[in-house]
Amino acid sequence: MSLDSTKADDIALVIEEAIVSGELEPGTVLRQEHLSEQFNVSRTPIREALRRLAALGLVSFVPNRGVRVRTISREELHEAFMVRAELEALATEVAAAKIASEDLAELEAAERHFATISKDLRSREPGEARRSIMGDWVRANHAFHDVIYRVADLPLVEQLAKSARRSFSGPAVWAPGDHSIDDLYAKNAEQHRAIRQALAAGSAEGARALAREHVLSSFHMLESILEQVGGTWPQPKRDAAKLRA
Amino acid sequence: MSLDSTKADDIALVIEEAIVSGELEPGTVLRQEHLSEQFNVSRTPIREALRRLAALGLVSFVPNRGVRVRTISREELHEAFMVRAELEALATEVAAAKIASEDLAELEAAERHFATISKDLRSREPGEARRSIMGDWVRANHAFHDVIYRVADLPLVEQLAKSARRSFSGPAVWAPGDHSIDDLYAKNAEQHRAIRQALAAGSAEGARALAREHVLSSFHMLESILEQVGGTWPQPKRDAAKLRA
DNA sequence: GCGGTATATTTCGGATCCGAAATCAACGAG
DNA sequence: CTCGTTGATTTCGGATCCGAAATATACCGC
Repeated sequence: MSLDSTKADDIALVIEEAIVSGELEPGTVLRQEHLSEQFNVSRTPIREALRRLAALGLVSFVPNRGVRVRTISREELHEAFMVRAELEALATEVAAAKIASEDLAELEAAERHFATISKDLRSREPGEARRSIMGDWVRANHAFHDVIYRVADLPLVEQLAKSARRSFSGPAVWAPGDHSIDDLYAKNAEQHRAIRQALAAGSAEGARALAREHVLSSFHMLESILEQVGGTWPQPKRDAAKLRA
Repeated sequence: MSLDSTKADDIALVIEEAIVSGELEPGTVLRQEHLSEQFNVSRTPIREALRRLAALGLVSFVPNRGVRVRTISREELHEAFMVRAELEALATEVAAAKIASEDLAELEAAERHFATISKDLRSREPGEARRSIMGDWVRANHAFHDVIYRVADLPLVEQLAKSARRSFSGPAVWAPGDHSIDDLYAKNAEQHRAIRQALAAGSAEGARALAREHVLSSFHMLESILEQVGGTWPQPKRDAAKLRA
């Protein structure tokens, strides 16, 4: 496909994107032959791509049976957020010592953009009207944090943290059925502001603590949403029988 | 090989072990055909194993050129230890709330075992006499921490932390040429004791802070060793030319 | 009808084969 | 002598093929 990359890599990225975007629901069985004709390649690069995804933990691999998109339990989700909280705290602490005025400007822009979308979001009625911009909201959120990662310049931390934030299927679940969590959207935006100001003040310890709390509060926000919707989340394991446990 | 596992998985584990043990030095080029005749299989499972290792970050993959055992820079090593420090701190904090008396007993046994080996180590002259028990020392150290992981019961944290501690080639580099870091061995053992006591006291915050400092001080210990030996560590990239940068 | 066995079908893991990219070697022009 | 070009060799990525494992279906005795 593109210059210098194998089909296996390209395909792995496409499938990965499909998984994290929620297009492929957790529990879905991935058949090698189906994928091979879908991408117009043989099964060889498909298998290599699936190996990669398995190593990344995005799919579970059962010898001689097949692969399934990983379902995530409440405990695993919690753990992923705890890990992200620690890593984000570390990155933010390190960023505090390195951040330049241009970075702060960029961070503020990202913060404003996120605040705007959050406001827009709260002004809409729950349902499809919200769901349609949920993707933008998630992206704007990530954009803010990505500035910090770039400044911190810790590739491993960034990689692991992003992997942790991929562990649940993004935008699909962030849109609840009523207004009950509107204030949490607002809170999120406020936290971004606080983090930026701590960075601007050069307070490494303060920025660190704020970043940690921010991620953990995001988890509680997500948790309350999922409790409401009620089990969008252990996922009934459709056709789990086909791949007997 | 063993019941229910593919050759690709088995081979990946063998190669992984060879890498983390230092048997395969960083920079080594891995040829598919060579490995295939070494394991008496075709290149297909070899490639899948290499994909897995690439996803885990143990080897670097360059399309159409080959794979090399990952060399790790000083910055990357530092980052790996920072990540481990955060994750270990988290696991230890969580463990503080869950730990039972049996666990404390086991932890104390692991601590004593480690202290014994450390003492033995310090009583020996640098060189082969030390190098021969360095593996035991590393294993005893890991054993102590593994008790904490088990108690914390955070599989993802455990997996990531262990992956981070694999990022440099274990026992091979921990043995310096003189007595200059003997006190650091002792310090390490003391820190284990402090962590255990904090856990026994039920102090989550204290245990957390101690665990973090412990890992970071291990890094400084390693750093001083490597500075001495002088460049055991960026690894001259032997036959780097063959795989031109 | 019901449970268990035998057979067919699906799907996977691994081996072999082939074209393409990259490296290496010989060569020749400046 | 150096540098770029061209052809041979190595090594890789991907396609195809085959045997084995697992699942689904058909059959048969009870």
